[in-house]
Amino acid sequence: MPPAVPFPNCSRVTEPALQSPEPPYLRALNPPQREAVLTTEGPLLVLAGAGTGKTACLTARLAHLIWTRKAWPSEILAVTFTNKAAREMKERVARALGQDVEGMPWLGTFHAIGAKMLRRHAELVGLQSNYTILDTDDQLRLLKQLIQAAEIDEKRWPPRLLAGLIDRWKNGGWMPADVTPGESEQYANGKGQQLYHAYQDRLKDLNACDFGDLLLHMLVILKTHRDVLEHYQQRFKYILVDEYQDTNSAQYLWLRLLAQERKNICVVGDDDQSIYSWRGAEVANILKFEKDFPGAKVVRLEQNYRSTPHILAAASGVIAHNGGRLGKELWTDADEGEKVKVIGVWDGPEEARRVGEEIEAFQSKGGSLDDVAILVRAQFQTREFEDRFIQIGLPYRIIGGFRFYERQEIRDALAYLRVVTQPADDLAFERIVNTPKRGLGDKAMAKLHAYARAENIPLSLAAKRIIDTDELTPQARRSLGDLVANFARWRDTANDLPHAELARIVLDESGYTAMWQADRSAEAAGRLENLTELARAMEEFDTLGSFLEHVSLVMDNDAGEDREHVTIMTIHAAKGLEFDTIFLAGWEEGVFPSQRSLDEGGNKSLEEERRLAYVAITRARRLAHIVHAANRRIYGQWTSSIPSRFIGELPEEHIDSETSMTGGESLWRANWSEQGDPFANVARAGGRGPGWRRAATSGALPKTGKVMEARASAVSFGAKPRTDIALGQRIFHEKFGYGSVQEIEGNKLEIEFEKAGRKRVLDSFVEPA
DNA sequence: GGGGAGGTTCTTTTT
DNA sequence: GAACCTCCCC
Repeated sequence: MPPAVPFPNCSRVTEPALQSPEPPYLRALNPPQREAVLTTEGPLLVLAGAGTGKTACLTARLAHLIWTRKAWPSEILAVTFTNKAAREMKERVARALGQDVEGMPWLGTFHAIGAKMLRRHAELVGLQSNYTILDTDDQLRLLKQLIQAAEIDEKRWPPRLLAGLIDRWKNGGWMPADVTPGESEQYANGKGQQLYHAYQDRLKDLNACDFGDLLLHMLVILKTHRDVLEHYQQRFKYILVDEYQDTNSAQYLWLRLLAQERKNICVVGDDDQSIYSWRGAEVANILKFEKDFPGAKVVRLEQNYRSTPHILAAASGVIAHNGGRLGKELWTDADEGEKVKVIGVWDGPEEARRVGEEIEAFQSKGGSLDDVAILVRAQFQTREFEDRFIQIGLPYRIIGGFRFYERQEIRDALAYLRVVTQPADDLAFERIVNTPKRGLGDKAMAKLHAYARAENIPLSLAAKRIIDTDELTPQARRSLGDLVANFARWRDTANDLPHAELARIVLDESGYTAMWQADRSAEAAGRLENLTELARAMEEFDTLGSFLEHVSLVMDNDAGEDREHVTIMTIHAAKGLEFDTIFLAGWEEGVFPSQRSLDEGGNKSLEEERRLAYVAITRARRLAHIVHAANRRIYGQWTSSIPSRFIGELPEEHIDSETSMTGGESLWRANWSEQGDPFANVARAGGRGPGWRRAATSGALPKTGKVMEARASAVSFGAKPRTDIALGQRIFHEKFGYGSVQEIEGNKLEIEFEKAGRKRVLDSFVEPA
């Protein structure tokens, strides 16, 4: 019988302390978990290994704070890494307390919380509280414009690069003025800082923020406005941070400011599961927590409730190769179970075939497909499985790819609504001005832009004025006039109509729906469905503004649970999840660990890849399979590869190896040993950079182990350097005619053509003359 | 202003 | 290999 509800906004408040010495949320906890819950005062670091009941513990802690009346729900700041985690936590706290937790306004992601705070203080950074949150797409288009305006060659200096840098700077908590010359140098010979500055100015004009700004603006406000800082310091009696190893510097600075006063900050995380450094996460944050918050207590959760001993031992064996860990020793009292299966196959298609067979066998023994997941390092690996599973009719679902709000039709629809609510939103206006086609192409837009710039007004206002001039061609003028009139009408009705209704009207009258109805491509029907779904989703929100924020910040495409299916996803996406049976595919050097990661980040990246391996293995409850293929087609080229070094790091006594190659393992091994110097071809094969040589010379590649004798080998026989082409040779190219080879770089040739001049071409396009 | 042909580039991804 | 982008031609 649950005790009386202690929820503060409930009228029948009883004295919880007298009720029961053992509230229900504590009952299922082990001693360290209990300690993590009961240590409410002062800084606390909870090191929670994979599968150690972290969420249960966090939930109990929240429940405890509320139950014992140490804080009202509105006085707790609880930050999670994803919206999904936030949602889950809300539900679980509600369940623990037996009541809805509407009263937890400050439970959410950093970004959602930042956005909420910023709405209140927007004017302090020159924004209005109804600012727009830009997605990556808008952001790139904006940067592109600025790059063009600065007359920078966008081929040499792609907008993506600048976006990445700005993102990094924002993650680090840097305003434009804080960008060091060295950093600024990273883009267009030192123009990085200047462009960052221009970008921020432009955002202000547009009354817009990118994701990074949600954190950065609030950080600036907290730093420069004592009263605001003190307000929040007072308000948040307790601070709770999940996945602390994934926080970036800006978030860290935030927390430090907010926790300064009361110091009741509890962070939970696992340094071994830090896999997001590429997007600004600083493992250092968790490693130095005890220094940052003197007197911090550390609690380790090490009892694993998820996996078998073999699986745990395999994962521990791999992660033990990393240095600088805080150190945890996971243990379990579960039954031994089966060893981890390491399976070698000939190539990618066979990998998919083999995994398919294993899954069918599992299914015929009564297993449910919902309990099976295939985890891959990179998205491209999912294709092979998709092809195969379609062929054999095995239900599957691929997680990842586009989220709902990233789809073209959703962005278009939202752009219409944005222009209705925010006429100054130039990015949205540009997006839809000629979608559907209205005969307003580059020429008309160039004139409109020029006009807007000259008058220093937003595009939609410029449009309204320019149609009274004779700047545009009559056709463009009429077309733009219609659009302007439409928007005026929609704005008029906006306040009188439910916004879902408004959305339907706008999409209809603009011709947008008709555009997809006329489209006979395969996706068109799905897009129309998505639009309907969008309007339906809007009905749940009070204001259009709150809906727009929801969409850009929170919404994900959890297409409702359908029938049983196998899940295919990246390891990153699998973090925090668990499955009875998992298949870890593509454990080959170059794929996993990813070649690019090694080339760019050296040993630091290798360790992150290893943490990824650790995360991958620990997703399994009962059965883990690790698969590696000897050959794989990468970027359309057949590439042969050796098993991942991580396979060599698995403790022998916890794995079963087998290879399905004809002639067995020995033949396979012999096959690769014959290659002689395995790196002889590597440099010329293209795409195999310094990482390979580093790996070979540093001895980082595995030398021992059953299948390890294969030795390093990365012969790319699809693009093997052509033996029939040499420097200085005369060749023929279909399009450019005759020429002579000046340089050979992998499969690219630099050729001095007799008629066409000097050009770089792919060797597959030329033949000896 | 739109369609077609070449050339280029391929991680991880939440907010 | 394939998606994406740009450029060029109609």
